[in-house]
Amino acid sequence: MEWQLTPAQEAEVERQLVWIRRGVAEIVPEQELVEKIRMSVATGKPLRVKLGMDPTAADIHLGHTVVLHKVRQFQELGHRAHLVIGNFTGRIGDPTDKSETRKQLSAEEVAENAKTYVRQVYKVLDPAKTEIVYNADWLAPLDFADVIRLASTVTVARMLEREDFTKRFRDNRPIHIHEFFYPLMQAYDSVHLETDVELGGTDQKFNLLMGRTLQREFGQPMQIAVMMPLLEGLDGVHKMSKSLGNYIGIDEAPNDMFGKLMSIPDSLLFKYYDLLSLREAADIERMRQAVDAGQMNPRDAKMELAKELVTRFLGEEAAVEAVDHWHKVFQAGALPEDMEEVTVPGEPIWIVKLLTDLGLANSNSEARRAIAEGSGRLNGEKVLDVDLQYEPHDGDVLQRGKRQFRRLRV
RNA sequence: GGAGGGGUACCAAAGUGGCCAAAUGGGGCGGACUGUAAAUCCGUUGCGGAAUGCUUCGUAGGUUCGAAUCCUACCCCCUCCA
Repeated sequence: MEWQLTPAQEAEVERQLVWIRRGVAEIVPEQELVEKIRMSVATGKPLRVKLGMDPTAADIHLGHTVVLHKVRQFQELGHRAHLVIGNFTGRIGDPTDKSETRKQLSAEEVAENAKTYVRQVYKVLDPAKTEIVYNADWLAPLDFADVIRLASTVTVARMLEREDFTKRFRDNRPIHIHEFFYPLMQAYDSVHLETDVELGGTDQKFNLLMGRTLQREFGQPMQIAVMMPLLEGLDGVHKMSKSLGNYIGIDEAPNDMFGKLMSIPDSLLFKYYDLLSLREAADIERMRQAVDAGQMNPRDAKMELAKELVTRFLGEEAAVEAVDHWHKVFQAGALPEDMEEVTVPGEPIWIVKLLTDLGLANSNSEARRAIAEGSGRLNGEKVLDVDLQYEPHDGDVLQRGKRQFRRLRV
């Protein structure tokens, strides 16, 4: 279908495309997106944009925000966003990128996680422009005949095209039937919401395309898949995820967020900039060149980024303090000012047990080892005596390694 | 339903009667060097106030002075056949 647009409308289409394309990894199929935008501009009808999130983990991290920011941009362009909370799908567990079956969550866990999600999502999305929906509302009422109908639209061979299924099948690892339903359910979300554009990470490609298949099956126009690159976590290798423990949560304490950002590998620095920073693209490019040319210490570029993100998520004041804290503690080697405080009895206690009790070690054996390795410190002094009986004084600082501190209160 | 292969620590993978709390690699933790980066090197990686102690090699029993290793039953995974 061709739309005759005025020059002003053509310009608007172009403006939107520039925004939408920024930072994306892939748009499938790109030409259809252009047509949809043209249609939207011509008719004044906003596109229906969908992002699904499974409340499998309770906290949103920077990895999630990449795609959330893209949703935000669509909102800013006047389109309509549906945030689908997968309170039904979450109970199945998306097998994407998992080497094995994911455990199924209870309804209570999912509900609890969803609540936290919504609150955190609003740090990125505009609450006024966000429509939050729960997929159990339409998935739960489906009866077995409906489910069979969904299942009959896809062949096993097609399902096995998905990379993780292929891999598991090849490696003789189990694939459960219910896992096949995950893509179908996600696709059905799009049918139900009559989605025009679905967002997701590149790892979601199969699921996003399944939405197209199913929409066609239901006689609807097919959605466009807009995929964002995956953000690697602190280890610099694996995608940021809670289960891998390499994530930066947007709800974290300012010092932690700042510190974690400072510790990302240099190789990731500009990817983080590209996907998370709101700076002008040209600005980032200039910095990249300065670092490459050796005119700028990567550390300083990293600090700029850390400052920007802490400011965005936790406020300017928090950011200023975090910078200050970082300088003192890590550059000057001082003790942090506000560390976790714990109240302990004033009687002598075995140092190993104290370390364990305060959560600085997982077991007495581990605490004992830590001390033997010379990573235990009391008020900055190395403690090497494993049998030390120590009488706590108010204000003493117990430390394990470079980063874990506890201030003792008697 | 039939035949065969397999289940070892966070992961991968050795070990097939004592020398095994279990090689090796990865990961984690800690240390050195730095910029809380990378690379590299070193230590450590079940519990235990530590003992010739306790628990751990899918689960439960059994044989044995002694079992991850042998036997029995069960559970689970995979392959081929139906």
